[in-house]
Amino acid sequence: MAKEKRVLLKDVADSVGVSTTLVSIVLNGKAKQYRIADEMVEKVIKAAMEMNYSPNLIARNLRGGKTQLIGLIVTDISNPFYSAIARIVENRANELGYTVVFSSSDEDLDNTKRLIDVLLNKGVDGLIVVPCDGSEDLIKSIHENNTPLVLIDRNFPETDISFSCLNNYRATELATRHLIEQGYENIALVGYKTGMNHILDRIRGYEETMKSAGLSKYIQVKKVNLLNTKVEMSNVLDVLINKKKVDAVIFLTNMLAVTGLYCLKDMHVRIPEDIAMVGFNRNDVFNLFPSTITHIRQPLELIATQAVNILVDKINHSELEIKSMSFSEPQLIVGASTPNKKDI
Amino acid sequence: MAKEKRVLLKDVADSVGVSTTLVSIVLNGKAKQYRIADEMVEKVIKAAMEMNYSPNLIARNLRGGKTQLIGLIVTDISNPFYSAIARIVENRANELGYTVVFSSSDEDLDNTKRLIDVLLNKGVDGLIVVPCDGSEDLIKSIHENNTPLVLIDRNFPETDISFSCLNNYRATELATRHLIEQGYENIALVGYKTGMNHILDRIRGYEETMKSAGLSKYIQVKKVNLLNTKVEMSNVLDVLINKKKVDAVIFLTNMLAVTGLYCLKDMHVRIPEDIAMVGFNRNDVFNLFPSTITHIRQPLELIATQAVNILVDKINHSELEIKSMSFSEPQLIVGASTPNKKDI
DNA sequence: TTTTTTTGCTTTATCGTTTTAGCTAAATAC
DNA sequence: GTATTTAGCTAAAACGATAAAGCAAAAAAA
Repeated sequence: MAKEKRVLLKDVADSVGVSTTLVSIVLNGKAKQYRIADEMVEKVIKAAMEMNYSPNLIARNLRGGKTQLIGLIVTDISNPFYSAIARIVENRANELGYTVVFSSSDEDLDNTKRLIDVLLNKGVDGLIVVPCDGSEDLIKSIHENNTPLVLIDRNFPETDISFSCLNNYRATELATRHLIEQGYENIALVGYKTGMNHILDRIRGYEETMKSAGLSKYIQVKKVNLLNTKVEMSNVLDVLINKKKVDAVIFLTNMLAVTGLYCLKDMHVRIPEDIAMVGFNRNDVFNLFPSTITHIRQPLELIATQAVNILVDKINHSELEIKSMSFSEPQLIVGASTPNKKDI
Repeated sequence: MAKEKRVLLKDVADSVGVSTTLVSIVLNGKAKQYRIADEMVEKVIKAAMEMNYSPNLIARNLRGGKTQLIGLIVTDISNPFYSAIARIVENRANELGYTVVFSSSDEDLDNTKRLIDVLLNKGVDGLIVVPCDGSEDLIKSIHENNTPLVLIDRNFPETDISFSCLNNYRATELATRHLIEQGYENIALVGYKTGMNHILDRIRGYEETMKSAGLSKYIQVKKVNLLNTKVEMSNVLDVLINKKKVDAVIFLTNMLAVTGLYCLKDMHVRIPEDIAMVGFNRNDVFNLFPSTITHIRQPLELIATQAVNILVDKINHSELEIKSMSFSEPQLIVGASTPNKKDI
């Protein structure tokens, strides 16, 4: 099977009997600007269509310096949260004529550095990055190098790097307020150890809402380790439930909520009879569990679409150094895990 | 912050005071072949390192070289099964010096066609594809065009296109035999409508195992539609349980199993008291449900790694037209959803 | 000493586009 | 009737690398 030769600009040009330049001009819609005769434009377009010509992007990109490639660095593409984002990024990018290259950093700084290097080397036109703990300087240096860059899910508020993420403060504010309104008071929070802003904001949202409701004395923020999550979670929950006698728990991520559910099940703690809970992000688990789980929903569609929009805008106007900030509003999905306390 | 200009071959050449050709030769490890002096080789390499040179892949590719880019087309990257595969593909590809570009076909032929076109246009060195229903001719034409290509998860047995997938026949054979050994007889199967080989093989595995156990009369294959799954699933399960009085159900995909669980929960059908079930692939849900679910585990790591290995081999030896077939063996994970029938 | 071979490098062409500058013939102005 | 403008197109350069062919100087052979 011989490799079918691709139809080149030259082939179209030869078939019409004109120069490649003319064909290029016509197909790029610059006929008017170069005052090409109307009949000629028609002839060329017809020939190109008939021969099924499509430009070699590599050649085009070599000339123009653009690849129409977007690099997406998440912490782990196999994490459903990030694969959902990836899908939306892909869709929006395709709409805008881009293709997505992805990589997983595993929350590791060195990996992130290496991956960014590789992607820039491949000539991506811009990057969408979920930055990991400690990557602020690295990300800043990339940004200062004028590489179009947008952070997603997490951000560095002290820098002028554009981002698209959840209004994290509002998320836990919503969750905490809901619990308080349902009559809970001894409400604890389970997060994980990190200096990243998205988690800190969520913690602030909880703390400040508790304070302003006069529940300061109940504020309890527990942080589990991301590695040994299951064991640590068991210990934390044991303390919260058996020693601190908490009413309700808010889990700061989907993974923490799911792990929490596993542990509670093992501990034979019933939801909501023994404890109320609020999770983060949707998960099949939340609906299958004996009682559906109240949770914070992130508008992924909006977050991811905005990230691409901002990035492509940056790519097309690299001369402007604008910081775009997109905070998407969270939604509280009320399930059976947070009934009014007097109904239990 | 001015954009740092990329270091070009010419820059390195100028700094050493030689031609670009020489630098290219040296950096491509062809110094011996072109009998370049050893000291010169050293000087050039040192300069390239110091200047942090890395070749422009677009230019290299245009010249006929390679992009070190692999295209991955799955049906939906946000499907956890495929995002898990994507992650492993990414890891293995990175190990071999490749970067992955991904796209989702949504099980649609036209999308697949378009995506393949786009990816080839971007100059990917090869493709890993989850083919959709009806894509055989398209895929064959790509293959015959000498584009390195490997199918994953599904395959076309009648063609000489390489693939890496599960031994699907064995999967349902395992599941069916397990149920029979546990004392079940009236065992039904729920799949979905498709002409794709992986599902047909799974159906065959079930049917033939039932036959050889003398249970032909119980063979029941139900097919739900992929679009209106939930409603159809409810109807199908209603018929199977209330009319056909089945003992056990095997669900042919993860999605079907999860949907099945939702429906059974809504119908207040208990597992395993009212019906036994076997699912496909791991899912958080399987462990959180009141009783853990027996399921077929696919060795994703192996399947995905093999796909990359085969592809890269093809890329490096495009002159050889070898059909590589990798069937990975399924594993049966026994949970509480299939107890011995006399123990219920 | 002269010719041949080998060494070590460079020049030039090429990949398929886009862009810049330029060229010819017709139309208009003077 | 000559000069200038305009319309309609083309030739050539460029993007950054690689591959083929070529060429001078040094070394070896005659």
